[in-house]
Amino acid sequence: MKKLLLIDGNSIMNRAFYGIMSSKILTTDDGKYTNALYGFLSIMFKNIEEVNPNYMMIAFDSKTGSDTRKKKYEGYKKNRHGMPNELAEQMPEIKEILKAMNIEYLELDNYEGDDILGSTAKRFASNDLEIYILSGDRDLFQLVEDNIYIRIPRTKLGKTETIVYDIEKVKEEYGLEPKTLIDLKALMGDSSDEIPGCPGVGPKTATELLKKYNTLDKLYEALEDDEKSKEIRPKLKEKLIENKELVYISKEIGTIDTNAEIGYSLEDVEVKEWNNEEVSKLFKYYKFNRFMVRFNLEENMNYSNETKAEEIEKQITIVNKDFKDIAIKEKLIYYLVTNPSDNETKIIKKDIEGIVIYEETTSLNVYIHKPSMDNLKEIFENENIEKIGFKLTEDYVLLREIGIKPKNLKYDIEVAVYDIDPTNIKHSLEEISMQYLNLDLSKFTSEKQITLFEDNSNKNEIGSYIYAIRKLYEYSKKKLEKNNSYKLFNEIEMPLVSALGEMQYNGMLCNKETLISFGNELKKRIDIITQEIYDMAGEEFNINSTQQLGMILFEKLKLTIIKKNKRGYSTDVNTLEKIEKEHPIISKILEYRSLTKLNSTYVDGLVPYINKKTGRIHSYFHQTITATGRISSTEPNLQNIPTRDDFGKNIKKSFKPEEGYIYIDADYSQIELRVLAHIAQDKNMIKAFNNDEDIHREVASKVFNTPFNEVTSQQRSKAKAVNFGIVYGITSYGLAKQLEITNKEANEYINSYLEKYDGVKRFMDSIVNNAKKKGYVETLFGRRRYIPELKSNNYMIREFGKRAAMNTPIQGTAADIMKIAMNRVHRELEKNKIDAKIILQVHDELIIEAKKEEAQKAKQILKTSMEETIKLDIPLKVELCEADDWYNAK
DNA sequence: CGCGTCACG
DNA sequence: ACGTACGTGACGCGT
Repeated sequence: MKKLLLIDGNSIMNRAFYGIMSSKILTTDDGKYTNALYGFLSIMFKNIEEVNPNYMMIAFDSKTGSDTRKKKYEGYKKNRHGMPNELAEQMPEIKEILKAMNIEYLELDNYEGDDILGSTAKRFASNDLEIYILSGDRDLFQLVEDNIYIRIPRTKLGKTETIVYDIEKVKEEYGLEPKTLIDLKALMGDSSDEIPGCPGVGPKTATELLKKYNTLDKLYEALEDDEKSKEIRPKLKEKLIENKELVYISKEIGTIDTNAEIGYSLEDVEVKEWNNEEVSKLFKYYKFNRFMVRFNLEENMNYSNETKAEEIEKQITIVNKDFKDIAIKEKLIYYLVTNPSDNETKIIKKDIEGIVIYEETTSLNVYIHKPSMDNLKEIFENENIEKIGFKLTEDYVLLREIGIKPKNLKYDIEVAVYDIDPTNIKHSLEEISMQYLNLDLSKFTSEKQITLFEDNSNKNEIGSYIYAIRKLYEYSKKKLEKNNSYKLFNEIEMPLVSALGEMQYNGMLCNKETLISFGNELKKRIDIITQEIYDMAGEEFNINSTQQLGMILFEKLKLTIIKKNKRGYSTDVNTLEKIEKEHPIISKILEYRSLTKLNSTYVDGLVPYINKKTGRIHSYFHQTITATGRISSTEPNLQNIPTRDDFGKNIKKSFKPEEGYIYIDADYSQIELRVLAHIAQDKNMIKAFNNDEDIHREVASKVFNTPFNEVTSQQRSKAKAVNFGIVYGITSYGLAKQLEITNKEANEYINSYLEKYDGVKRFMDSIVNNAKKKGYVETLFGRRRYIPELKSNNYMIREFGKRAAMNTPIQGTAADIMKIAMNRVHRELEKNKIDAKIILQVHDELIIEAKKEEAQKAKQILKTSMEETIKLDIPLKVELCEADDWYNAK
């Protein structure tokens, strides 16, 4: 059951103001009162905790709130003096705090807070929503019905507790139905609001009368009939009749208006994330330290770096001890001190100088140590010690290179911070410390290389880094838990750290001679073709310069200008292909482009990366770069080696396994569409995959209303483009461009698709709406991506946000699945002691290098690990291929 | 260092 | 009226 928590802002502020006033005066440094703010927040937090609402809204009285009622009865709240200044000045401030917390509040001209609460409650009341109204005002009891509750805070012995009123509780206390309380008040009046009621009638009499006659109307009806009203004392009867008008006016002004136009939907008041930075700023200013602690906001505190420097320096004790004297029990919070290595055969060109260890004691004891191999090996290979640090993949490779195989890499802060926000472009410890701890590490850093502990000159530098790691560990862990992302981090991401480290350490064997001889062939052909182009152009120019090329093609040769860009004429493949028939130079240029691309990126680009010692290419595999959860590869990028182009594919011939070994290439078939079918719960798509049908043909058959067996290859390839488009967050423009058809035609395809696959349509609509509400989307495994673009004022940016919202759960879930599979393959190969290792991942493809004799076992592990990663509503299918080189692995 | 181009999924 | 397909990385040019 969803829950809506409504708060009577003025009432709670009042209560907080007077409640805390007596005990303690709270002020800011510049003398502002904060007691009502503090009290309001205390009460609110307590109620949020107890109710755990999905939606929240705070109502405030407007300045003109009582005007409507004053018009009806001029005595209404006549003598009520406005709130004291000390309280009044806190009103705008509470609103500012609510804004920072992204909690909606509302003030409506000519309405009091009660009316907003009543109108909201009645408007959203349903069997699917429990509504809780928090107020100190018992007048609100008239709103109680099934699923509408009033929560009244009460201070008892310094502790606030909350009394919840439902229908039964109201009856128990008043002996009347909630609705009848309006009539009760009409009769007895209300001195605090100066509602007159009937003179001479108090609570007791009024209750008696209503118990007997049920409603005001029936009471007055009875008064006209002597028989029916014979039990009413004559004097009372007289007063009631005499004051009938006053009683009815009282009823009118005592009735909460439940028909105010509130102008927002339930979705608008969904509980959102706080803007922690803003909230921290405000809490710090108001000195709400208890809240800072309670919500772990210390890290966002904006106190000066100097304070931190002092704090850190005070805490650091540098202790030079041997490893054997350091008590490392379950946790190793550490960082490796490195300096650039001059050994160019190293996979990562850094040497370990020492290790800094944080020890949990009363002070910050930092142990700096130039360790021996034995020391490091003992600790890092100990399964029982959890390793906690920053950029552990790099540490893994560095240690692996000196003969240590790290175990139990438990917590990598870089990965944690990525899982909190994968679009965060800050990656260094310095940047992250600045962002999350407001700690400027550069203040501690000296220019010189770190020389360990001989003279303690790097004490503060070393101390500040490990301090930052310790603090970020704490902060990020809490944040992950709060986001429900800790499981993803702990069970998918952290095991992957060693798997990726191992991949980099293993590398891919690459035959330099094969590559260079292919390069020589390329260079020859490039020379020839360059000359041909010069001849046709009638002059020599830099073909690589799009500007010079543009001049030649469009000014000298006067070819048709198809497209322009910021810097002049567009000369990309699509554009050139359109004018290919106008001049023979075009096809030569296209050929030149593809040859030079191969040569510069894939021959000259790769050769320097072949390690002199291992003969392998040890790319980095980054776990913290992409917005969707995929991994990326650099130095060099092995994830974009040519495969589509028949000639370009030859590059892959240089990648061959070691003698006696073989490549096994495993490829997920249609993983993104399968993921889409599952998360969109689209019946037609699920059926197609369960029947193991050719999905593009299947879609073609539906989109073009053609029997499955009669689908033409053109229809199939169009459908394939539609499928791609759907995954990307389709637009008619994009599809039209891809297929070179009109926008209108593209639109027809799309509409036809979405009609047939209505589950997909529903998914796309709801994912965008959800993203707008929550500010983020999630994968099946809880990987979160914030999409602030959805709030942009710029149409283009907003539209991009929508497409990202549609694409990310699909691409991201597929990425998660692959990560789980990799962990499993890594684990199973090791567990079964199979001589095979993962050497490459290309998003939906995994390549292992296996001993020939063990290839069958390895194959089986690959297949089952990948296919049984997770049980979806459709099967995951993996295609396997064995080959002697990468070229043939398909 | 931004841009255009092109390689991959 | 707007002007886009999603996610990456490397190279070369030219400011």
